[in-house]
Amino acid sequence: MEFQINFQVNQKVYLRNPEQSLIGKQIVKSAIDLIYELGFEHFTFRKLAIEINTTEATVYRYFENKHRLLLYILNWYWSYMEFLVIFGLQNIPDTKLKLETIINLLTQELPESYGSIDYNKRYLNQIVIAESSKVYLVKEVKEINKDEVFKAYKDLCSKIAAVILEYNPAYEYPRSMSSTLIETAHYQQFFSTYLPKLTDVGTHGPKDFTAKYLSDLLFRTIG
Amino acid sequence: MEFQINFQVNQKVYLRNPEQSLIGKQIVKSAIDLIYELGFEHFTFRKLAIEINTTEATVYRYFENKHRLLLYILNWYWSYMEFLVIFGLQNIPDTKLKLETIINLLTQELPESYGSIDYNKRYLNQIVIAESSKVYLVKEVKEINKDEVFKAYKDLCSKIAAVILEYNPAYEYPRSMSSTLIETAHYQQFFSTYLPKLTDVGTHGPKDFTAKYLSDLLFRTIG
DNA sequence: TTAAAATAGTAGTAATACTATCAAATAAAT
DNA sequence: ATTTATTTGATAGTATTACTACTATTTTAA
Repeated sequence: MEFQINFQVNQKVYLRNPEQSLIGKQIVKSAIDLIYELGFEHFTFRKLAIEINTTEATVYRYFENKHRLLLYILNWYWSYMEFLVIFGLQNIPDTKLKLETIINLLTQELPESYGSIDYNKRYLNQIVIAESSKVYLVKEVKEINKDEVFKAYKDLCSKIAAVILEYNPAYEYPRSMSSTLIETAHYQQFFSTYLPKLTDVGTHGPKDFTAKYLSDLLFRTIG
Repeated sequence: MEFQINFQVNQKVYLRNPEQSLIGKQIVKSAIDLIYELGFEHFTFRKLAIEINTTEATVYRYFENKHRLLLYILNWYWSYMEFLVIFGLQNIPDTKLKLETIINLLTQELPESYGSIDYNKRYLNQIVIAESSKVYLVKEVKEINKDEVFKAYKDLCSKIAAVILEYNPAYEYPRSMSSTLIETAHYQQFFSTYLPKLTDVGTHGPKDFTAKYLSDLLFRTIG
């Protein structure tokens, strides 16, 4: 059985649904390649348009600006991650094993196994690590949050929080712990690569460092 | 006794030391006001120049670009925070109390008490929360790290890690825990204000929420 | 089959992120 | 006190970015 996964991204994120045309799909796919390659600050709609042999105006018809395009990519990722979590926890009876599975999903590269995906998974992963906080760390956060563009992130956070509560119903900070796991997964991976002195990767070695650290942190905290 | 605190910021961060002239001091002071007001993305050297009645060229003589100026502000903050930590732990014999003091310093607004400071502390605090990750989450991180511009952050991290080890010499992730405390202090404060569903501020109330969460997290983890 | 709509391409504008030049003001050195 | 060096100010200019307006073409729907 072969299948393609698609996620419904909140309509407010885009002007025109990129899933519904070839050029729309090319925009998202090439945006992931270019943001990875250049970094979000140096990424522009002009460079993207040149890359896919179209014009800036066409890109602007799909996304209001590059911030919304990044938001689209991350919405897609958050939805995909929630799917991977739900899928990955199927038939796991042990709650501890569930949480370990979640940590692995958050810290490892996106798996090949479930459903074919058009985007470069390694690049998408690096974008999530290095660029995701830029979608909410903006002056306009209050305004754009009204469009519910962070719902996918909140849903993922809730899903993980529910498993934490399942493991320890008395734990008082399941949501904060959940967002901490997600965010810490990102920057401990980033730090261990680029600013290793901010981590203990030196004494533990790079192999699954972030997963080990988070696992230790989580289970010591929730018991 | 009145005293002014000044920190030696790494020379590579600036082209001309802003501490050594009136206009340099105005640049940094007004930059803090403007970055707070506009957000880093909308902050420009032109707007800053207009604000302090000078020209763009003059600002560029002090800082290569706005990223370096933000780096300068954060270097100053990291040094100040390390000073506050060292100062604040003076004569505290109990290691647990030391760590609680550190968490309070990381999560509360900068205190008025020690030394007069020319910068708006509330603004500086908000900049640290919302903008600090933008100095390292850039494509050029490897290059700029060679200039040791993150040394102040690493020093602060080491200092806190040392106290963690003092509390529990067997704990295996003191540096990662230290950077997690610093970073989590930022975005749990940010989330609890703008995206509260990613936290448990709803059930615990806003009063010292982040400090309580971090304290619980830290002491459950390190014992 | 004709009108409406969606799509693509061309060409602009205003702002940003700088750089270069040169004169005036200020400070430092002799 | 006078020369010299440094800093600042004023002006202008360039390349790029972020975005808009307009026109032409294709597709869809009445």
